[in-house]
Amino acid sequence: MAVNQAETGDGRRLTRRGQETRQRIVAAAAELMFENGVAETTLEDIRAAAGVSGSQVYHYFEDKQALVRAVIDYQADAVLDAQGDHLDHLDTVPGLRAWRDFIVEHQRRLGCRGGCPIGALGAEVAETDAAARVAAARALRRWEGRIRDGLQTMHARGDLPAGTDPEKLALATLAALQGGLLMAQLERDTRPLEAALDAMLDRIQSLAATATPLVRGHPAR
Amino acid sequence: MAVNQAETGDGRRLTRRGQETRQRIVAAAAELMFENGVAETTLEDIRAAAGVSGSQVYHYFEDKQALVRAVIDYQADAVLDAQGDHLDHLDTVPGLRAWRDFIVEHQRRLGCRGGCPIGALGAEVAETDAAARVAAARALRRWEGRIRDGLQTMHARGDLPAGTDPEKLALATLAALQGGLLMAQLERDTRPLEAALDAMLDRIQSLAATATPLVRGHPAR
DNA sequence: CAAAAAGTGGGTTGTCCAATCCAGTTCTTG
DNA sequence: CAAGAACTGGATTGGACAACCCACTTTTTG
Repeated sequence: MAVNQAETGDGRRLTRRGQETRQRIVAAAAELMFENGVAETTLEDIRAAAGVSGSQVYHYFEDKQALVRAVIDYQADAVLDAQGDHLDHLDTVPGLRAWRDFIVEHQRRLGCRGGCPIGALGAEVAETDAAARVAAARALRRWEGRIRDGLQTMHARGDLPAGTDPEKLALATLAALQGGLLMAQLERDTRPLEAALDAMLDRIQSLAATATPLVRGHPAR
Repeated sequence: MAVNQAETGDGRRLTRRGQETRQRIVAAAAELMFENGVAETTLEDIRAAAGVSGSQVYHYFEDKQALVRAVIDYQADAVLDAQGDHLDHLDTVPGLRAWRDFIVEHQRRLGCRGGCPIGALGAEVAETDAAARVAAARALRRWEGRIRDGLQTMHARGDLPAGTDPEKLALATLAALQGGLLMAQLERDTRPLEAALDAMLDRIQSLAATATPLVRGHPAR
């Protein structure tokens, strides 16, 4: 509740217009920081891109760090949104493969630039701004939660062996994705991303092949 | 050859003393940039940490970007060095597990701070400095090459099924490692790193279990 | 509908830091 | 061992940018 109650940081409530302006600033900052990194993005760039002027940025944000934190929260929503329905269908191997294809295709369209909006941003500020690091970690946990939901459904359904730990597998899958995105960004090539996701999905598929079905057939006991 | 022929960038050769000074600057820069990131590390910090003064940094490096590139090359060597013998024994499952344990333990000792010296640095400058991005990509390829050597040995020995692609598997393993390191850095917890590496090694181990041995027994044909 | 709060636009300031300069010292080699 | 190149130390400069201020306008609310 009140998660998206837009405020200026000191708890003041904003009018509708103010919320829109604030949102425009965050969106502009998110895009610029994604393209050029935090350090290379000046508040003046953001001000111009958002179409607001002068002290506006400081009206809504304590300082640049506060804006960075807002951008991380914004990207957390944006990244999950962008994956749309795919995240609701990670409970079958074909669903997982479709998700993989979507991500790879998305990176290809971007020319492998920017990496992960959350991971890359988080890494840049991790050792400088503890609050931003925590915000990025929280964003990744939300993402991981969606993957975990799918794998846990498979597990509960008996599509994964009883001994498997869906939570650990979800964590590994997101890590593979993050590493694949990072390497794709550095090499400007989707191959590392494809290799990483394929290896994880092959692993999941081979686990699924050895599972004793619970739904049809008799439960393993 | 002449890979480590230390120069000041414009091709001038350095005396022994000059090489040492240059090396001290790079090492100091590497440490500071690992701890605080490139943007937060000033040339003055580096100068002081290296125990040299004034124009010294500019004597050896064209500008800050050139120093960053030298740091990436330095870290490429340092990271491979730090893994020592482990990289020579990635051709058996126990060897891979020992490597995994070493990396996890190393991160634990660091309190999960800093992430990967190559990956984190590369990500920070990827969209700003193409040469640095390429240097980081090259460093990762060297690393990946060492992993690939191990897996190719296993493959040639018949410990991996004929259908497997050791190169792709090596790429996936390094990606999982990179993503694990990134997430460990953000969460200040080795669990994501452990999950990522364990998943990849479990995958390799299960492939090994289904392989038709070539050395003993008759070759698959 | 008036008073107060919220929002706007632009100008200013002070700091930090990359990059340059130069005068002086220490190595190197013919 | 002398001449010149390599190296050192500190001081300076110029630009960029985060952060602040204030006069003015628009929106909200009692």
